[in-house]
Amino acid sequence: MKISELSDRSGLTVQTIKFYLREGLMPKGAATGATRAEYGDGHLERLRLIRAMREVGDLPVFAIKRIIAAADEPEVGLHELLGTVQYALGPHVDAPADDPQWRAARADVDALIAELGWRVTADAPARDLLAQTFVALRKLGFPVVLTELRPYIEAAMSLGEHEAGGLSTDEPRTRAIHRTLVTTVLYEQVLLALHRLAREHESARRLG
Amino acid sequence: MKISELSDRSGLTVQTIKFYLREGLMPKGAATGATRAEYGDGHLERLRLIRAMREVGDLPVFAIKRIIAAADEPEVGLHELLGTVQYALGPHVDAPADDPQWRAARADVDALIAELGWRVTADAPARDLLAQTFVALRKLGFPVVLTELRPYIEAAMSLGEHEAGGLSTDEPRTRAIHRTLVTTVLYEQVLLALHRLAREHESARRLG
DNA sequence: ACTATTGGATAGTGTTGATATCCAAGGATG
DNA sequence: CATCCTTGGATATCAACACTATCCAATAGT
Repeated sequence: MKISELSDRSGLTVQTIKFYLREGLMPKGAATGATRAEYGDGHLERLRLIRAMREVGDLPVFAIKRIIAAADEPEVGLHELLGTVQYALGPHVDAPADDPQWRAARADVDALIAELGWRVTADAPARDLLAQTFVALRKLGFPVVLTELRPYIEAAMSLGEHEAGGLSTDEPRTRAIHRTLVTTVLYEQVLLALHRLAREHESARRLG
Repeated sequence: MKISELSDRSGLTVQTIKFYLREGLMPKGAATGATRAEYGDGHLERLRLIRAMREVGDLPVFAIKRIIAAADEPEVGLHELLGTVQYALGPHVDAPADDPQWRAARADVDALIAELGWRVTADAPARDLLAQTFVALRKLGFPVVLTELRPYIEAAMSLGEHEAGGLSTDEPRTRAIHRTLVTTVLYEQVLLALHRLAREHESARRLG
């Protein structure tokens, strides 16, 4: 199909598609002349994926590029892909290595993960994300205690198990890759939304 | 204290504090002369809150301003405050009212909330957030089925109950307000981080 | 032949969240 | 009391990000 058709079907402007091509988020169309190129269904699918990650997942273009590069790599396994995606999700918090509060929080996070017996790489950004919240919570006078954390841990474990279960089927590789990306990026938003809705509901029930 | 001291103690530059003052995130210090003003502990506390919402919650300055304005209002109740915070959290997705896919997804969301018996205002942004993910999931060929949603709903309900329980104590109003903000903004990140960690763990356990 | 579209390149826009600079006035210090 | 430092206040500038606009020459379609 022509780029204008790709634009119509994807809901993105031609300019934006050109921009994504320039940024290397997609391969160029097959040139059929100096001023013509042919795009296929793969391009459309790719644009849908990019759009979902941008608009729903709110990922920066650069992160999407890295994710797509990993997903296109034929040798990469699903677990490795998940790592790449989570790393791209960030946040890449600039950890002040000299701040004692930060070091303490980070140590607490590492200890917690060890205690739970979780197999998580040492440089997983989620460790920093959690440590960052611990620091902020403490600075605001809300010390982080395990009993307060427990419900979150249990919810996380339960969801983690459920999501990992969805991967064990033997679907085609492309599909499995898409499922990994979708689960990681989109279902995170689903959880976010449902959590907020449930919170409003409970608040209304008790205070409204 | 002087603004330079406030800067030292908050970890923000004088420039940034001035910027926040300009933006109306904080009242000005009490002027003790044409070129001097005195800041109190309230200012420091306020800056810590702003910093947590900006750096951990990744909220835009404008959203923080609205949240703080609501929190400063003496008449506003905790449930009302929660609504304001959630509204400020967004995302303010520009819903294309004419898109049939969108309408269908939004109807599904409304039906789900009704079926669950949740008391959630009709204009809660989380409804749109959820609908948005439904649209994206469907476009990518991952239809949203209730069985897939169930674990997320249960996790959300369980956390919602837990969090609402923390509000029923009779602490001082300022503290309760802070607790509402902190729970909403910071524990959301805690859940996010733990979810990612659990996901990586389960993935490692089965595929690693 | 003529109009519209394309690929490719380059430049510009709008938003956000700071930073930088400047100035005059007012303390603080020796 | 002279000199330097800091402050408030205003204005300007910057950097990142994700587009968006414009231009051009070469076609493709009619």
